[in-house]
Amino acid sequence: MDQFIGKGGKREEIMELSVPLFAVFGYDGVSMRDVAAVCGLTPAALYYHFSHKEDLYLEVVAHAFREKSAALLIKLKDSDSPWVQLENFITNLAHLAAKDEDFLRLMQWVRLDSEEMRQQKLVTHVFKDLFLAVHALVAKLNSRYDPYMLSMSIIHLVLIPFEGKKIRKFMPGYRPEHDQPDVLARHVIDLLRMGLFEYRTSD
Amino acid sequence: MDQFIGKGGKREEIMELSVPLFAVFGYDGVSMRDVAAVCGLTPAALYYHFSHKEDLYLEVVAHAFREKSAALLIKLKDSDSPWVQLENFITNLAHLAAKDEDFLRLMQWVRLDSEEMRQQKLVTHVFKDLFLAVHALVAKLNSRYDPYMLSMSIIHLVLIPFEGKKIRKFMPGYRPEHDQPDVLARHVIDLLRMGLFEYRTSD
DNA sequence: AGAAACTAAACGAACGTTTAGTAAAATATT
DNA sequence: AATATTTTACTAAACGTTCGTTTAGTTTCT
Repeated sequence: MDQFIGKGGKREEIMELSVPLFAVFGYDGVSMRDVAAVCGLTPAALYYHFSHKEDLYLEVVAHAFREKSAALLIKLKDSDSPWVQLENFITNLAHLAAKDEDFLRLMQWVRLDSEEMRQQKLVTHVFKDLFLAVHALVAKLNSRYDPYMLSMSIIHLVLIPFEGKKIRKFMPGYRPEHDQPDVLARHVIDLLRMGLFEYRTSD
Repeated sequence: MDQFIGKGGKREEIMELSVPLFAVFGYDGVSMRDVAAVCGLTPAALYYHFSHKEDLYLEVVAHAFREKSAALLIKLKDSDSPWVQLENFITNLAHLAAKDEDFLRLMQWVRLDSEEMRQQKLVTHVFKDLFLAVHALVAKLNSRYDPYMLSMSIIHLVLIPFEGKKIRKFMPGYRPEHDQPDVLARHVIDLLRMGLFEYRTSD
């Protein structure tokens, strides 16, 4: 009865077990022996399921990203106003970033990938849908800004603080609450709504 | 007459030649044989100047960062108003990021470093001064936001788009002008000043 | 019996690093 | 001023380890 997930099931198991490895140590920092060890297998067994190390890595990253970005996209309902949609998206993204450190670190490794072909493949398959959704959203919100640059700014404002979590701890002025997704989401939303000057739109 | 720079001069030469290597391929992606090759030396010769690979790497990164962040800090004059200072800082930072790709990529590698001791050493020696300067600046500018979070947001808004330059090219809506430092600086300054809504403080 | 999912062992290549030796320059001694 | 000595800045070769990967054989399940 498992004829459809029998082979793929094992592949997925290997992929899920190696996500934390690649997330922490990167492609060059993880050996096939490392992957085999966390899977309870021999290195040679991996070559039954994947043809090369790069094959395994590509599928691991794509798998991790498909999962997460799909979860974000289904929450982008058209029912609310664009501004409420954006607020919700920022909050959701902040919670995802706070919860799933592996996802964030994999993104960083992809951004640093020195093999352009591999990088392009990963990026277009993985980020494009999410970026397009934000792009369409901000285009409805404000016509003064370039929607491309504004989308980038918003995504970065939310994600990067969590990427640099370990680093931020050493910086002067750090307080533990800066790691809470709701606190960061609030900060980003306020900054986007009002900018730096004290005009205050409400309250 | 070269008794003071005789040894250090050669060390610096090696360091400067290996910056592009470590920037592109990272610590694990560069071998001592690679470094030796670009320096026109034998691998063993490197161990005359540096005791370990990690020693070399640490000094390379610290050296590259000291140079760049010092150049940014001396431009932060107290003569102007805080807002003008911030505008200038954003523009300077954007130009630095656009010009020096190695600097940006080294920063990314540091953020991904899995060895906490090494990471902390690099971060505190390198980023702290710059961050402190921005922190003091935004604290004078606006009391509504947490100065720590606001400093982070500003630095990220400027630097990260250039970090992701290769990736952004594959995203829908990209135009070459998005890579121009003045265009990005203008975008960030406007976003910070006015936020998303159409209040317009001045034309 | 036959396909599926492995293991044990080994391949050559590349890795960080060490050892032993050398040519040249600086320093000290006569 | 000429010679001996030390220090500097390396090279050639190799050390043991780890790497990605392969081969040949074995267990497990249908």
